Amino acid sequence: MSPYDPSAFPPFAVTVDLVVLTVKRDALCALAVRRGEPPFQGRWALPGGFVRADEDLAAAAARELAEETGLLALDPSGPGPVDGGAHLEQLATYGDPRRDPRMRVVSVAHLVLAPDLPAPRAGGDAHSARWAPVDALLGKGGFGREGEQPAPLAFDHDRILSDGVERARSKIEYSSLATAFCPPEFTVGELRRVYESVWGVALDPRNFHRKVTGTPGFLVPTGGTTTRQGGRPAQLFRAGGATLLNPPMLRPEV
Amino acid sequence: MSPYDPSAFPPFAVTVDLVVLTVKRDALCALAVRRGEPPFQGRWALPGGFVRADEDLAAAAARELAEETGLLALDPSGPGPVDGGAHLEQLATYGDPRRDPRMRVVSVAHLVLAPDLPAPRAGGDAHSARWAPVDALLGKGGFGREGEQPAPLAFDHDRILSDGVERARSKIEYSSLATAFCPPEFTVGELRRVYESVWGVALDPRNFHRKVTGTPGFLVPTGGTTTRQGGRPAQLFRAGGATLLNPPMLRPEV
DNA sequence: GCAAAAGTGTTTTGTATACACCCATGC
DNA sequence: GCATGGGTGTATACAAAACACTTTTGC
Repeated sequence: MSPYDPSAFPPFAVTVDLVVLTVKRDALCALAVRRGEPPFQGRWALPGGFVRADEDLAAAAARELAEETGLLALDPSGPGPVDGGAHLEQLATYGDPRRDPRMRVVSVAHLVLAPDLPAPRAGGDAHSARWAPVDALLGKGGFGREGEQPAPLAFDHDRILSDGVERARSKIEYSSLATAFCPPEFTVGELRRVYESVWGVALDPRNFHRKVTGTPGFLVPTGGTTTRQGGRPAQLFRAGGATLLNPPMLRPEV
Repeated sequence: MSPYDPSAFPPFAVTVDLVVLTVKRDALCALAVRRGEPPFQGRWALPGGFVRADEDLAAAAARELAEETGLLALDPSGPGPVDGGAHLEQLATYGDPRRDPRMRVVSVAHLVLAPDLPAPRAGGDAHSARWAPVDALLGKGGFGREGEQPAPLAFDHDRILSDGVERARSKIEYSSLATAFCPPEFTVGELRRVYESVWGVALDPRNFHRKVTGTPGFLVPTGGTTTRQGGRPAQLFRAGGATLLNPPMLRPEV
């Protein structure tokens, strides 16, 4: 069997799907789009699309992200979150032969962490898009009327979303990735509320403050202060160059 | 553009590549096969092959593993390493448009951790296969005569191997995966030498012993003892049900 | 003044480290 | 006996948890 013979291997369609996470009103939210055509017409799904013939996987993910949200993604091989760009990384690949009833599709899922700024923008083939709390999308939290369960996401997107959320939850433990959920300048309290929202726990503000300000290279003060959260003015910080958090932030038992 | 139209999306070849790691003679080794045909003819590469038309990605990886080594892989959605089976998990997906000069190939790399038992067996299209220390394969350690660098692996396999090694090194910190490198029954000292070989560091035998035997569910004593390492007889253990190690094993600074 | 959030100090507790020391075997 | 690895005990250092307390704003 020569690999040059195109009949020697089966052709696949390759797509990218995006788990785009942000923190809105103290809840971890994901971007969902409503499907306008079969299969799963009318159901919510993760944004995504076909990889082009001469396009890298990460480039395809960044293109889809821009089409859906207008967000610019950073070079994923780069040093991490930077002002104005969302963090993008590859998550995992899903290739069950029956995950798409139409044909054999292998989807390379990517994870995006973005600050709260953007409003979803219907672009490309996304008829409508919205931010929804991940607990609601996954049928774990309150959703509309009591006891009511939302319809599962299209395809295997429940699984993909769940994997992406788990990745984000564990990765902020030992990296500075939580800053990707914050605006370019933020306070220690705002960063703490990110951790609390993503993990769904309460953290001690005093110990948290000591921890993040005491880790060299994690936060760099900008000199400014703000009172946008009320109370005493808080110092503003920018994300430092350190990407690894050692020792890690400990996630309390649930 | 309807997804039903096969001309609407570009066709890809999808392969699986395997990073198969084991510990031999106190060195972390990977399975390499010599390529018998162009491109990169005569160069070492990671084992792998095309995913079949109706085959799941993990099933393709397990099939390639069996073809190359005779090893049985466990269901990767299962609870982890079990007697007689190697650990298999998805690593990452590599899809640069120019990674294969012949055509557009997306490769879903998988990571396999296996005990030292098996001898490589040339099967399938692998003309010859061997275990080689990863440092030598990646041109980082001693390799033959002094100053001599090995040829890079074929395609982007240096990068894939490097990612797989990094994944294994970090994952044994917070999981019980290191037991996948051990035979079904092993001593604490043997497990310690696995950590030392994978990380390339020396660990305090006394503290290591306390750590692993004091973590509930990590190791379960079989009742037997052995003197195969010399010295005082050591208790034999089997891997316990616990897959997560909390608090984690700390990797000393290099 | 009062509420709210920021920030500092202190005490306690758990865990890692370093290392002294004993145990049980092969030769 | 002696070398070799297995296993236990203990003092020290360090970091997290818990919480009292002060600071600086808006209203």
